[in-house]
Amino acid sequence: MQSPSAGSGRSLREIKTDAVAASIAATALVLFEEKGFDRVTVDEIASASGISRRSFFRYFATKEDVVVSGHAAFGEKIIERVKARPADEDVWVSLRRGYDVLVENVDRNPEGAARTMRVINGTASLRAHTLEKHSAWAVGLAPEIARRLGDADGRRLEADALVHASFACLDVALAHFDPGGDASLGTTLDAAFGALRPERTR
Amino acid sequence: MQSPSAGSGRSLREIKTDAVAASIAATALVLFEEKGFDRVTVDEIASASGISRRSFFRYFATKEDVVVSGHAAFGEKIIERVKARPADEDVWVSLRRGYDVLVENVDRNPEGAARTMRVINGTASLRAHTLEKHSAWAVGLAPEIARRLGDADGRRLEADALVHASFACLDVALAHFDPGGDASLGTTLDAAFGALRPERTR
DNA sequence: ACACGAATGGCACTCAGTGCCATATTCGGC
DNA sequence: GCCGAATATGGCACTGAGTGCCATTCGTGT
Repeated sequence: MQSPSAGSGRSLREIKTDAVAASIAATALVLFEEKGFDRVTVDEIASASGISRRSFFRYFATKEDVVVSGHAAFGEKIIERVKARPADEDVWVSLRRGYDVLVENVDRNPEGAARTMRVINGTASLRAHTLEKHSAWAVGLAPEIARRLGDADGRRLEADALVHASFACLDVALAHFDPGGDASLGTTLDAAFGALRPERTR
Repeated sequence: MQSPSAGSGRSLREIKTDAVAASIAATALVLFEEKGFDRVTVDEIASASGISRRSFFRYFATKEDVVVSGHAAFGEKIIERVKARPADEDVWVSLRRGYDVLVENVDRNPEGAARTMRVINGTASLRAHTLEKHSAWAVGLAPEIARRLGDADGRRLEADALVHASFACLDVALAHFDPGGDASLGTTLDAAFGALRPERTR
């Protein structure tokens, strides 16, 4: 078979694999919400998903990845968004706009996002994992911000501070955000960024 | 025996226990630097320390705690320092001064701090653990900052953003800090805080 | 029908962490 | 100095995450 239907870049196998992974993740998330992340064993998830324990670890490298792996791609997307902002824009604004990727995603599927956030916020190791991932994204994002600041040597630390602080705002906004309430995540994020607005970011 | 020598609050047993724990930690840290954190098993640490595996877990709840537990008390100390600052001081300055506890500790024992930082920065799970701990400290510190901002409801998110951002500055400063170099951690921290200085923090 | 590669399942293994119990060590009072 | 009680230690067996290896099965193209 070649090009199933006007070939999207992915083969049939990949599509099926992704679908299975999504199904496992959905099953697991329900269990995590019921019993708590670390009172659910991989064996339970596997049998509830109709696969073997060994196969589970072929879809997800770790139990944490079931919850977190869906967010892996966002790092790159945020960087792309920031790079696409006008070169003379205030970097604090550019950073804020980068996170619109996440805001859109949450707005698109509020219940799912809320469920995931509940599980993450209720589990120390998942919170830690998330923070570390954000920190890693920050490292990737910092060079772009340094470039916009002029890239003088003294600006590297400044760029790092701005980027990490912006992720701190994101984490605060995610913690304050009430998925059932009337305020969008975007509004909460605006408030966090506004609270911190640095004196000179150009 | 009562009051060994003008009794400090701790019994002989406690003193010995702390000494043993410190000895285990020192031994373990050397191994971690040689082979990398996750290529050292608890069995190795235990036998290198002359204790049983089971006893190791009586001194440290987890393998990570060998590296991290020494920092546990700093959260409270930072909060104390901030509370001791003048009530009308700019909160951004108060936060910066709170971290002097850590600066003093690093300055007091630069080689040990450097060794610990190398191990932490070289291990993802330890980085994650550290960030989560900082985040937990931030939660404890936020009410004090909110109080200083006036404690109006709208200020809670502002306080959270400021506190988390200040920890972001700390993490950035720790990452940039060169223990062998001429700049003190305090100077690096000043630079990070200066880079971010928010517009209005009173 | 057949062959080939990928997906799956089963098994045994390492390692972190825990509960339980038996033993040794230390501390208190006498 | 002696003894009972608390405490520290070690050994053992267990759970659960994660991995390597191998046999089997499934999907696909010829």
